[in-house]
Amino acid sequence: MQQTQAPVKVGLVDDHILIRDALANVIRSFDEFSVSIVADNGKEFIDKLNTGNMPEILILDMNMPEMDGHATTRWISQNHPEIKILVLTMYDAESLIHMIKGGVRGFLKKDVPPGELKHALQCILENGTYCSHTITGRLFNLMKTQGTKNSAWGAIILNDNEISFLKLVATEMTYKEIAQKMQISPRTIDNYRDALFLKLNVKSRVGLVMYAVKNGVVTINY
Amino acid sequence: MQQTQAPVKVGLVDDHILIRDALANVIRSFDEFSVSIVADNGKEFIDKLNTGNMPEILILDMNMPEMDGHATTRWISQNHPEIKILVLTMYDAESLIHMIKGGVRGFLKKDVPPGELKHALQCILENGTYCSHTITGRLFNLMKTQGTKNSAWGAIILNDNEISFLKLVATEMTYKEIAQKMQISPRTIDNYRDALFLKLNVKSRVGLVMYAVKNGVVTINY
DNA sequence: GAATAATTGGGGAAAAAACCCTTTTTGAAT
DNA sequence: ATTCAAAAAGGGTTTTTTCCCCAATTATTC
Repeated sequence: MQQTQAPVKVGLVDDHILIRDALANVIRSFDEFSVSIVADNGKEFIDKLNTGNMPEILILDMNMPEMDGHATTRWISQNHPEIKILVLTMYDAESLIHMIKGGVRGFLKKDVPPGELKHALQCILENGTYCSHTITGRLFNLMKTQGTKNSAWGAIILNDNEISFLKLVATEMTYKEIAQKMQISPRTIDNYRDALFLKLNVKSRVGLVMYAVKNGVVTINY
Repeated sequence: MQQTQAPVKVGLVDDHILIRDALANVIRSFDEFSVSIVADNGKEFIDKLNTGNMPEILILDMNMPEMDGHATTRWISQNHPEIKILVLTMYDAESLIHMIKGGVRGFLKKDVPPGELKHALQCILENGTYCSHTITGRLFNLMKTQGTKNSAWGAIILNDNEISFLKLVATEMTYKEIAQKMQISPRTIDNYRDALFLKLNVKSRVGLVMYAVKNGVVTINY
């Protein structure tokens, strides 16, 4: 059975020109897929979005300036939940679960070979999800090791307060100053911190900082 | 005057297949340059190196597994100092000076457009060095702001003690535990810390951790 | 509406981190 | 050998962090 339908439109959002163009070229070389939008960041993507170029699959970089991957994911799952999001990521850490909850359908490592890229796109179309072997492995490992520790099935889910707190933890502010900035009592900060110590299995502020860095809660601007 | 000589051989060391192939294709499109070696990491590069494919310019990624950019730089400037090293980097931070001291001739950001890549290669050949405008700016800024504060002309140079201390600072060990591990008195740890506070212009342990992360003193394993 | 759970806040204490200033040790230079 | 400077180590203090246990205030559920 030959593929005679119109190609599936794919969107690309990544601020690295080189990676983006390389991906675009690879995708354009597949008969079944075409590239309908290319953007530097989430904001630009949303601006360019219209009924003509609405992609069925969106390949999205997570760490971008302007409007980052998480914000973009949130916007898309609210406004266009039919778009299937495939995340371009170097992180195969716990934040995966956050992303899945946020509507992400799959993960690609940036050094994906063309063959697997095609496979990923097809999986997303057919099954609705895609996961590379390496990342599938991590996910299983996560479910296994985290076990029944917190929340539903052990995944580490941070709420908005904890995330904005974590961002501030990775600065030189004292907890008192963080409390002022967050407009809450220093005691509540204590509670946030202690809850995170438990959740993230760390014992000190440095542990929180390293978690935040490793999981992209704070972005490192080189 | 036409360019009729043999093309200048360029080596490529980067563990991201996509970026590496994209760069290779771009370089191959330039008449004056050819790609003579492509490798995943420093070790592979050294293994592949022979008199036939000896590159004049090496484009090198700094953060790789196996043998990373710094180790590779060191090996090259000892064994083949004639090879001009162009670093592919996202860091435009102070660690630049370390790299320059290590023999690096220039810096490229990963999202370099093809035109500038060509320009960079030509600059390296003609002047021996290359620096993108953005990074040149950072360097000037660095020299200006750091002024006459430390060392020769203000560059932040960390000695071995400070580097191994910084690595431990980014763990959940207390200073007392760090002192034990480093086999020195806790007071000396105080001295190290206070010296780094001054040098790096930070006020707390979190500041040290963030510096270590941003400058690759500690490596984040995703 | 009452019971229950989660979030927010408080007092106080022990440990760690940060900041003083001073002394000893070490290493390099003349 | 002596001098000089840097590195290492100490004593003591203040601030911050961490860790208790407990009370008030919201949400949630029955």
